Amino acid sequence: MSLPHAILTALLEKPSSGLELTRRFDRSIGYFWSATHQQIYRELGKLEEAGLIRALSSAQPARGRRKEYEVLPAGRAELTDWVGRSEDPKPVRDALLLRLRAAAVVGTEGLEAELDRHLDWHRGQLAEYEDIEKRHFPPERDAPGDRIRHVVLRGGIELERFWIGWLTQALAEVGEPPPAPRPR
Amino acid sequence: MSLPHAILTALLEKPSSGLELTRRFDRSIGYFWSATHQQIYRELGKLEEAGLIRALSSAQPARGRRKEYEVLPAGRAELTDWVGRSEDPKPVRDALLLRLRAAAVVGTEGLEAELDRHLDWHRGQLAEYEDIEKRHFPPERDAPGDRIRHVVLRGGIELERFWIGWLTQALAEVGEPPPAPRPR
DNA sequence: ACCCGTTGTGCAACTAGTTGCATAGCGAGC
DNA sequence: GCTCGCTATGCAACTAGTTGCACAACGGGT
Repeated sequence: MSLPHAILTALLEKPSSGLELTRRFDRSIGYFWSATHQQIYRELGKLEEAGLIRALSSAQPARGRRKEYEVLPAGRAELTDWVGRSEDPKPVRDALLLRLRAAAVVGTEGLEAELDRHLDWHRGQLAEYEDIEKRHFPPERDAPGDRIRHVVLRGGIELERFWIGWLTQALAEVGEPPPAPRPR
Repeated sequence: MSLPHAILTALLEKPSSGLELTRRFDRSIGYFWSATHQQIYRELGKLEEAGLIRALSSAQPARGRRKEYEVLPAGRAELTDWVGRSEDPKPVRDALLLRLRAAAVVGTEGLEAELDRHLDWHRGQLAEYEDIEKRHFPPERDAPGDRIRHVVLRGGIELERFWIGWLTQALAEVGEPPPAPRPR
């Protein structure tokens, strides 16, 4: 149940249309909570119906017509409330760790390429985050809200570093031939 | 599409009934790919129908009767194939990072407790993994398949360490009062 | 003989996310 | 003034995962 809150957050930062939101999800918010345009349009409809946001200006709502939304006080209240709510951590589901576990049973054939691919991807992602950090958070300049945003970004950065480190270890095990059998 | 492969892996390690699988998912495999008993029973049905696994022995299949499954050659082949297949990394969805981002906009009220709770949980998980490591992977004793399994476990361990480190940082930002306004 | 808790399997209905496609409006090029 | 491509919104059908509950078998205990 986080998508509506992701959208409220994005809309508070800047009122937007569905497509704009989609694009912003592809960059910033989507790094931590991705969503397709479909999900976003549907959720915008629900949020509007629930009275948490409203469409701005443009009189005739028509199909191909751009619609901007802004957050209503009720929406802000809901988001504020949600921030303090407690929610159990969702169970982990990581396909790559699972795959490696399967490889422990049926052999690692073909796995190296996949690990390489992921390593590349995470390196790319890390570079992107570090770039954002350089541009948005130069040293010693964080305003109150920015300090929090900076922590979030550091989370992303450290997560990518974790993956890079782990994938490197995993590749060492997978790439390497099995150890010579010990004399018995 | 990883659940069937998780089940195949588990069944290759040891033929089991649905409930047994459920319990094993709660311990080992489920650390990386969790599943409820519902999902498991449904998937077992599909896998059997697809001819990848089969029920052992017990003649009359009846409702409240225990059914053990084992993997057929086709199932092993499918799993072997899957290990080498490439799959795009699934988009990240992390509620906690999102929540902190929302807090940057509407304030961090009530968030500290939640971060504490998560910190506790991750510390517990880390302790559990470290315990497993001690019991299952004593130094210098890894058989071929075990080396891979050990890498997977180390992934879990390092991931928990990442969260613990990050949550500690986040708590420092959230707990601390906002910095005194600089003189202007 | 019967009840009762535990073990084990399963259906049904729901929520969230994905994929593929339809369709309206809008401006530029010819 | 018509067509084409881009922007923008949206429906419908599907897949995966969750939740709540039903019900059969089995092994005591009384």
